[in-house]
Amino acid sequence: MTPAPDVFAGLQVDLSTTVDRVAEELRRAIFDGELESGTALREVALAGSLGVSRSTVREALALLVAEGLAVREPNRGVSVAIPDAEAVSDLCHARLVLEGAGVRAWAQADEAARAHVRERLAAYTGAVADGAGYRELNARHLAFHVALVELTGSPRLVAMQESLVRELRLALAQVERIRRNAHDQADTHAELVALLDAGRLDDALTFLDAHLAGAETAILAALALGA
Amino acid sequence: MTPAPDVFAGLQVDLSTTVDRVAEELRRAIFDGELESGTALREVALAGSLGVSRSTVREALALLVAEGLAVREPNRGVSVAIPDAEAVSDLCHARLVLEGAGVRAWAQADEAARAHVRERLAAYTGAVADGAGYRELNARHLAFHVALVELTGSPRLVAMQESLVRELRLALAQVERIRRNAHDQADTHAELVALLDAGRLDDALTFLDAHLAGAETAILAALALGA
DNA sequence: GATTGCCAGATTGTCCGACAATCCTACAAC
DNA sequence: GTTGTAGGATTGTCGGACAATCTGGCAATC
Repeated sequence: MTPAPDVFAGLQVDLSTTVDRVAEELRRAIFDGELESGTALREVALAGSLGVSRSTVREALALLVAEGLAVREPNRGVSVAIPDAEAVSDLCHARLVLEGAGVRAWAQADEAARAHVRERLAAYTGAVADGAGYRELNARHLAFHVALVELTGSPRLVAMQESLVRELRLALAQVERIRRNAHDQADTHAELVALLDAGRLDDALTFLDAHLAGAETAILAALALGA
Repeated sequence: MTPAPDVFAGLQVDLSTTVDRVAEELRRAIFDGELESGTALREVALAGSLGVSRSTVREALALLVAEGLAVREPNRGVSVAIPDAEAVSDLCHARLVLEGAGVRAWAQADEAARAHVRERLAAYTGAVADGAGYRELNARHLAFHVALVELTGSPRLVAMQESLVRELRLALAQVERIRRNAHDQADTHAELVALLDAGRLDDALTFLDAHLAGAETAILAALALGA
């Protein structure tokens, strides 16, 4: 065995397959609002547009379906998922469970995880201060909430949260296709972290509960407007 | 539009595709221990054995990978996932979060959900009394724990729990391949439900915590023996 | 008029065959 | 002991093919 030199850290090569890149492009198009929810994703058309084979498109579509970003109706094809009120409500409910677990774990959490939460908060507030676009704000905002779940130290819980956030981004894309409200909630999140730093976990939990409930009603209202 | 007669309730037809059936067969083989963890799932070999095309096998394998039952190494193929100690620990940690949320929701839960928990418990204890095989006991046992998460009323949390349970079944299959310990924990679970019925939620939570911690150490010990 | 039967087009589900790129192993060469 | 090379095995991707199914329209029927 080679005596493992650490000199090669930081080196990496793109191992992504064509299927991955197709799936990533579809995700981007969905999140950017280019693909309205409900749009039928025809295999031959996509294969033609993207310059890849139908088999490749099919595998990519299977990925999206597994992620919940698209739904497959047997013998009828795949279409971009339509986030209804019930789905949004469920998403926020599930988020409260996962993020609540992260908040509860604040004290026992790894110091690196706590630092990461603060970093994500700073990145979010910084983006707000810089007047970033609503897409970047969304990304920073949701990244912060993922960092909360990372406090649990559980890869699987984090993966679940990322899945929830993906679906939420789909819903947000539909909302923002109508009206682009660059919601500035940076102060709210700073307050949450302040509560955590002060060790007031119970207050932080109720605060998070209220925050998510507010987000739910806001999204539902926006969705109702669009429908 | 036809005046929608409800006469056709209870009618259903199998819409499953070949890919679904292949995936289901692979799952069965994994859970039944026929496919040891780490086994390479070669596409051509599977296609030949199952009498289907390689494309179909590839799609089925993609499903298993998405479920976490198998892992894909780029350009190297798919193999049955190997549940290491870290994974088992994480699984139990994540389960505590989800099932804990269910227990916390006991009071506000739908009465049907509470009844379902009791049903699953009865099915489990009944299976124990009938001297059922260890596979059926596992299924009943884990079904009970899924019912706990159903108390939250959140389809997404339930889906996550089912995903965790699938991975756990994989780990259990490896353990039981070595020594078939038909663990009778029916009494423990009955006690948990008794605490819930008595409204002692905090006690139920600590009880669940201890139960899952015990399960974790038991599985880890069995895994260590096998390795 | 509402229902049914039928037909053509579009799309999916599945199969087959092919080929380059990559990986693995072994073995030769330095 | 490292490097180079050759061969076989496997994956990743492609293109074409075909039956089964869905969709919509239109004729036939009661």
